[in-house]
Amino acid sequence: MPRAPQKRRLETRAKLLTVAESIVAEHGYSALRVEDVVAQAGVAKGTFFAHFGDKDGLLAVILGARVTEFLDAMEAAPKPQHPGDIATLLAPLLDFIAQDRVIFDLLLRYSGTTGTEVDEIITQSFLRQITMFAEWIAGLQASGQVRPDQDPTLLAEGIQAFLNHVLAIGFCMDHDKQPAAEAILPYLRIWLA
Amino acid sequence: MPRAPQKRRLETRAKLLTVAESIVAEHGYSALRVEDVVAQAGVAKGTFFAHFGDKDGLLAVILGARVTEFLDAMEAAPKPQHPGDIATLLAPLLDFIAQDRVIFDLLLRYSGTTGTEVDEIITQSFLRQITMFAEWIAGLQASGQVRPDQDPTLLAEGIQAFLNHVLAIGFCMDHDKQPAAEAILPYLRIWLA
DNA sequence: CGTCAAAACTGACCACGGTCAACTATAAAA
DNA sequence: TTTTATAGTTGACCGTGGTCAGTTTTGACG
Repeated sequence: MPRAPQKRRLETRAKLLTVAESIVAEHGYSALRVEDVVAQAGVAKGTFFAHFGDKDGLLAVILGARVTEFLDAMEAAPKPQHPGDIATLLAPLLDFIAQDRVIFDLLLRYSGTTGTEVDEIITQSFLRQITMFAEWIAGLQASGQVRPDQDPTLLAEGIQAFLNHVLAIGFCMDHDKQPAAEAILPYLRIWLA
Repeated sequence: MPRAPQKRRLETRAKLLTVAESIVAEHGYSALRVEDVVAQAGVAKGTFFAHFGDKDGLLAVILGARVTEFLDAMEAAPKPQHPGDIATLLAPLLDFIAQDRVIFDLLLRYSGTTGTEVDEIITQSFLRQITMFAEWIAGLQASGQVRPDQDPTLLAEGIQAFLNHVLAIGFCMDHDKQPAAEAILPYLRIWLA
C-alpha cells in the first residue's frame, strides 16, 4: 500500500503548477516549455517528470481543471429547451478549446483512455460531458424537441463527434472565423431531427 | 517564375522516398526516424528538410499515395445499395488508418488545410472523399434508402465526423477490438435515417 | 570553352522532451 | 539517538526534429 505523500512533495508540485499556469496565462499553452517551468520553479528537470510523467501529464492537470470549470457552469445553467440551445451552452467550452491546437490535440488523445493516474481527470471530464449531453437529450425527448426513438447516450456520443469535427475544421482553415458553436448547428439540427 | 527542378533533385527525392517507404514497410510508421532516412539514403539532414519541409511533409507524401490507392479502389467498387454498404466500402481505409496513431494524427491535422505545397495531397484526398460520399448519398437518396431532405454534402461531412470519432475511440480503448467499420454502423443508421 | 547566378547540398549546431544512476531528506523502527 | 528503508530530488546525458551559413553542382549565356 502506497504511503501518503510528504509535505515536501506537495509543495514542489504546487510550485510547478503555479509556475506553469503563470506561463500559460502570459504566453499561452503552446509556449509552455518544461525547461522554463523547472527553471522558474527552482527544481531539477527530473523532478518534473517524477511528478507528471511527461509534459502532457502537466497539461492534463491544468486543462482538466479548466474543463471542469466549464462543465460546472454548464451544469449550473438552465437546461436547453431546443436543440439550438445546446450550441449556446457549449460555446464557452468550444471557444476555450479552439484557442490553441495543443488543447484540442491533448483532449482528443486522452478523451477515451481507460483512465489511470494523471490523465484520469480528462477521462472523467469526458464521461461527465457525455452524461450531461445524454440528460439534456432525454429532457428534450420528453418535451418532444428531439427524436425519441434513439438512445440518449448514443445521440450524446454523436454530438461529441460533431464537436470534434467542427473544432478540427476550424483549426485547418484558419481564415474561417466562424465560431465552432455556430458551425455545429446544422449537424445538431439533422442529428436530433 | 520558378525553374523546373534539376535531375539531381528528383533523384535525391526518389532516394529519400524509397528509403522511407522501406523503413515503414519493415518497422511501421511510428518507427520512422529522419536520421535513419538520411543515413540510409546517403544525404545530409538539411537536404531532407529542403525537400519535405518537415517530417510530416514526408509522411504526407507517403500517406497521400496510400490513401489515394484506397480511394481508387472505393471508386472502382460497386456503389452502395444500403447505408450499411458504406461501412463495408470504408473498411479497408479504416483498417489502414487504425493501424497506427501517427497516421490518424497526421491525416486529421492536414485534413482541411487550404492546401499548398506538399500537404496538398492529403487535402485533395479529403475533398475527393467527401465528394465520393456525397455521390453515394445522392444515389441512396434517389433509391429511397436515405432521407432525401438534406444536402448530400452536409451528410457526407457528417460521415467524416463519425469516421474520425470511431477511429479516435478505437485508439483510446486499445482493448476494444471492435473494428472501426463496425463501430460506425449505429451512427450511420441514425444519421442517414 | 570560361563565367556566373541560381539550385542543390552539407554538417555542425540548436531546442526541447525525456531518462536514470546517484545523492539527500524524511520519518518510522530499534 | 542512531539506524535504516523509502520518498524525493538532482543534473549530466541522450534522442530526435529542425536550422542555416557556407560549399559544391548545375546549366544558361557570352
